[in-house]
Amino acid sequence: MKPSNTRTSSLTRDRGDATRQRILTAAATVLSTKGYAATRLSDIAAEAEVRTPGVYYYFASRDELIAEVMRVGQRRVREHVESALASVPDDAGPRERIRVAVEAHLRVELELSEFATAVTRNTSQLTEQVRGAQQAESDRYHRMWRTLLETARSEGLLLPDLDLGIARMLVIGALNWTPEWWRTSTDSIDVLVATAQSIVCAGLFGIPADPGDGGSTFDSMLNS
Amino acid sequence: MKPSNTRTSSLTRDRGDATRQRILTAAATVLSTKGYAATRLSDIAAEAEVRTPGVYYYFASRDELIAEVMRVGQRRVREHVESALASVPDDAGPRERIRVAVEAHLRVELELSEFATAVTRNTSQLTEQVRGAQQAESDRYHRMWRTLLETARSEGLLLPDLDLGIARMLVIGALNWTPEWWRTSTDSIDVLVATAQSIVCAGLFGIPADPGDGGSTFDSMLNS
DNA sequence: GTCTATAAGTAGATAGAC
DNA sequence: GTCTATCTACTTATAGAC
Repeated sequence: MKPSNTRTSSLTRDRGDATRQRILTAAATVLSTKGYAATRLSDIAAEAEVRTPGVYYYFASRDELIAEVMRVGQRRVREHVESALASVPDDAGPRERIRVAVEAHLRVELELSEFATAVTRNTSQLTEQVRGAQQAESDRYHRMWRTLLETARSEGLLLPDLDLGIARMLVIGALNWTPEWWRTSTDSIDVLVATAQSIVCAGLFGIPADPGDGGSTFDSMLNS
Repeated sequence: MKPSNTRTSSLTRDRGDATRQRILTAAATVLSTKGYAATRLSDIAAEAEVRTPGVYYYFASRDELIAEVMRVGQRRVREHVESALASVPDDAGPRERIRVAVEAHLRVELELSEFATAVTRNTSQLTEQVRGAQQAESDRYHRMWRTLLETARSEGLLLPDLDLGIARMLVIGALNWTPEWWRTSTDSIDVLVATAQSIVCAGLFGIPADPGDGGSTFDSMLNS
């Protein structure tokens, strides 16, 4: 029962130190605020209160560090949305589930995780190699959304002419773009969540909100 | 009537040469494909078939060159969308105008202009100074969309609980995210345009498409 | 106007002390 | 484990020939 290949095996990775975590979080912070192009290893080190070479004790290279931020960030988004969906009552329909997914995505992106923001804002700037590390997680997240939409379609709820793949990317795109303009300090995220839910539901289902759904004020919206 | 301050005045800028244009276009190409972080001046020069120092005859610095790409790109987006809107019949409603704006934005972004893509994909990565150059144009574009939405609201067409500012950013965000995933060579952009129009119109108005509008096949979408 | 040659500066990465 | 000191490579930018 030796813990042979579980830990302390690979060169300079997977030591569960607090310092390692601090560096990783610092990297997420710098990436999410300054962007990949302007992110210096020295910035990360300063943010983590370590000298620059200290990073190399935990990560083999700058790209390795950033790749791990991407993996963690993408995983957190998925886990948070999945977790939110898991707590939806079984009898809730696809519409409610999509509403929950929209909210969860926005909150993890803008409130909960600098890792998530780091992923969204920088994925397109990465080298092929670094992006590859994140691909598996990203695929998994998109599969989850695909299932959400396919379920809605199979129940005949979706607007009939929607291409599901394109619809999925447009919706996720609208959510992913929010870090580019949303300033958490200024405005209440609740209004953003409600507006996004309303537009997405109306856009996909033709009906803005679930009847009897909390917080909405739709009585007559067909009087246009 | 001397043309004193019109041209040939500033140091190394505004010479209407073909080479200058080639460098500018090359910069847009490299920026839109590789991203700001990976864009080297040498890449731009190679793409423009000039040696690296040749760039400095036309642009004072790397940032000056990139700033001009951003200005041009942002202007092209606005001009293309404005031009498309200008050819909409006067009796068309806000719904049709927004459909046209969605299509124009997508086409200039994905089909017509590498400058547009360069702007969308890299704005967030720029330094404060470079971004500033593009700000005026960007503001103008957003004012145009704001007017579109306000007109729709004043005519009572929009879904009642929408925050117009947030709605505008979500819609533009969905469009701006398309360069991150759309591969022009693979798929037909017509399907993307139709899907985006459908979702945006349904999302904002509660009704997927204008009655009697070209290309759509909506007969009954309230049978959910 | 565009080139060759090169300077100047910066950032990633390593060596080795403690 | 984390530091100081340093190396190397790369990129922007300039000088000056043609």
